[in-house]
Amino acid sequence: MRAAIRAQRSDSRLPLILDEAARLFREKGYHATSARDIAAAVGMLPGSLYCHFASKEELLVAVYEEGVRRIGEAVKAAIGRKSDPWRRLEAACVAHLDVLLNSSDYAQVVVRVRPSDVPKVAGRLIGLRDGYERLFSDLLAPLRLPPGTDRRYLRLMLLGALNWSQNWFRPGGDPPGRIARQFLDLLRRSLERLPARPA
Amino acid sequence: MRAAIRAQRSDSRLPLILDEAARLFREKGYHATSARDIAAAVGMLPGSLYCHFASKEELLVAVYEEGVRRIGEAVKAAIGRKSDPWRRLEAACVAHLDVLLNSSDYAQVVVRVRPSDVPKVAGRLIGLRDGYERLFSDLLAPLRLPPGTDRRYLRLMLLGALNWSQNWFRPGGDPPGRIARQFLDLLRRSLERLPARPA
Amino acid sequence: MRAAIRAQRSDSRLPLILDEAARLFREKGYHATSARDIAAAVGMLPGSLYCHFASKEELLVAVYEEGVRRIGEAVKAAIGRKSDPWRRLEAACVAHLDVLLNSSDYAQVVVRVRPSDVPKVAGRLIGLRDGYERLFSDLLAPLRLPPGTDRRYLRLMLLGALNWSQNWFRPGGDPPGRIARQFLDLLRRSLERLPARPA
Amino acid sequence: MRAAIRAQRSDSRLPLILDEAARLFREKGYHATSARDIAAAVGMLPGSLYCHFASKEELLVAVYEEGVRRIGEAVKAAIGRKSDPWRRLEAACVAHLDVLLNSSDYAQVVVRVRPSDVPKVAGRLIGLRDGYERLFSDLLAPLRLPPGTDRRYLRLMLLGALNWSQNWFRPGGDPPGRIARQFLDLLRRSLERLPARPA
DNA sequence: TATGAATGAGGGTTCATTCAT
DNA sequence: GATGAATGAACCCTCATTCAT
Repeated sequence: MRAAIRAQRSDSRLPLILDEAARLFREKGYHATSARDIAAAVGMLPGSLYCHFASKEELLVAVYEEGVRRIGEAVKAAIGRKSDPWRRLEAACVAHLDVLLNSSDYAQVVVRVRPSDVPKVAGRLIGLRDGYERLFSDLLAPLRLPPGTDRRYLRLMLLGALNWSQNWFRPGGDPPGRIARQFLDLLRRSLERLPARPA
Repeated sequence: MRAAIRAQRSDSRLPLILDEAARLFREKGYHATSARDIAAAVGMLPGSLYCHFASKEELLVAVYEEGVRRIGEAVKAAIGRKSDPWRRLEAACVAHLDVLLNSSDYAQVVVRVRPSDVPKVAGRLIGLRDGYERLFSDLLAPLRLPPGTDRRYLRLMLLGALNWSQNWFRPGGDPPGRIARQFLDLLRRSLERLPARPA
Repeated sequence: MRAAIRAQRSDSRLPLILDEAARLFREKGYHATSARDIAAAVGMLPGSLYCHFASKEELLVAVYEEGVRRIGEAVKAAIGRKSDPWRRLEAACVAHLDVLLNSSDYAQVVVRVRPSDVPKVAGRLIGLRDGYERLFSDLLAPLRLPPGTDRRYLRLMLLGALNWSQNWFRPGGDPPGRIARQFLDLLRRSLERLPARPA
Repeated sequence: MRAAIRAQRSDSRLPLILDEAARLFREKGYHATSARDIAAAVGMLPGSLYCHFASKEELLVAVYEEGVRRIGEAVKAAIGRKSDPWRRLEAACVAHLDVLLNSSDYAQVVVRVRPSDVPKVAGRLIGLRDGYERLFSDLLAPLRLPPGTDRRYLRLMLLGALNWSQNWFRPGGDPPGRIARQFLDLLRRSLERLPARPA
């Protein structure tokens, strides 16, 4: 009994705050989400948020960090022990898009909230994003590509197209995994000289 | 639009309002730009804005409209009388990206401001974007592509990568035209079976 | 009729805001007076104050300025065309203390609110005070004093004693004029070698 | 007070709390110092302060008490076994000003914080001040003064000038002892009929 | 004693907008 | 068209304080 009570107490509500903040930031954006909204969603008073975060911006940073972490984990898990470079990249893209469109509010915040919209912490947000993108650089490195192919643009194109899909994706259409594969195929066919997959 | 035309004839300050609003929305985003900011930039009082616009949202819509118009015009002008489908597409991508990264605050607003951040007019903003994207559908239609190629994903990938470049582009690196061509080439080589261009 | 309406409009409520701010700052001090208090006293909403003042600190500065101005005017008016240096000083002390204890909320704020309690504008407040005190320097200059008398300490002692009286003065006891004369006499007798006045 | 004594015996952090509170109240004033500030300075959490004090006001009262005690002790120590009334008064003024400007945060709080800024305990603060000032009354009583001299105004003038010096004193100029003597001399010369001291 | 999380009220300030002039 | 003052709501955040642990 006492343990249960203590659990209620000591089981901090910080994760809950993060969850709700992530959800709201994803739904409405950073500026359109007020500290009151978040507090209300958690069931506390607005001022109580500041037991856990020094400012709304810091709360965003925390969500961002968690978002980047989750995308990274999802991608790493998807790659698993695969060894073929193209297979690894495909698995990464599928996982990236799945987590981005489907399964994680945190991840969506990373793509939805522009660092430059929150100047005070823009630098940190960009740093977090960059950290993640290095993972993709690593995935592209072992690909055998036609001479003259710029891997940097390949990465920017792929990630750009994937991330931008947040702007047009609607559940009910093609699932994220299929979208990711379609994008990758458009590049791969040319770069690998494969015939088009059957739709 | 009609108002803007009339304004240019008279000495109205409406175009100035639009210019400054576009600049500020691009720099700081919609929510981080206040009506005060815009009014101050124009040199009027906040209330005076409402002689020209019914609301801040309507002002955004007007900027958006002008942005879409400008991108469209730039692209159409770039296509000119070219007839080769790939050349037309390349010219379009170059013009699109140039206007997006370089030359027009209006155009940048179209990509920077998410419709879903401004729910009251989100539908209209999306409509405006879609209108423009149809132009790209038209450009893709005449391309001869390998069988099984989904033109829709081709468009989404290309425009997504181009638009997302706003997130990482920094003046001083490759110019927009080169970026656009790089992206297009990554797709074209596969789809056209061309050898890689020399970097 | 129209004039009356316009009067109500254009007769700005700014002086009223200053009056109420002065009253409240004097009664409760700067920090214990909220912007809401002032707005309520004036009969407007808290935000409306910011049509007239950029911040609560600026409002304090404005009150301070007016306070210094009023003390100065009262003192100058009291000096009038008197020519005897001691008479001039006495008139100044009496006027200073009268305005300070009796007749002006503005003046009381100048003595009540410590510049160092409001760091952002402390320098300006101190500057305003200093400006006024120069007037006393001018009054002391023409006094014939025993050799070796430091006029600066004379000024500091006199003004210090006068200003501090705000801490113990209670209406109903000796009136400010009498207090001022008592203080001055304590100094004057020594410096002028006059016999003590009869109480 | 009793708490403070007990604290010194044990290893309580109460004296530390008082020290830091005194320092902060002196530096920033009562209202501009938050319970958080004090707790942070001591290295505890805000809530922990309430193990030692029932409220912020009570903490102020405790600091005030200690301040009055310290001024009193300093003055009494300075008087020592002197017997000449003017010498005793001079020693008292010097000690009073030294402790007030130089050596004790506690003492400075007594002069810096206006009782009327803290209505709930204003009466007690005033009582504490008054208690101390009685000590000065006692010092003035044995002075031989010209007939008609009002000792009450003499005390108010002297203490007023001394206390107000907190408003203009800056370390680096004349030391407190010299200031005190200057003030006293301005009165004494007249009342004792002495020639001016050489500066 | 001290903690850490929470409270509830209120802080100063900004917001988009209105409207008589 | 533009002004200037005002609105009413909402903003983020801080306050002193509480209390189970």
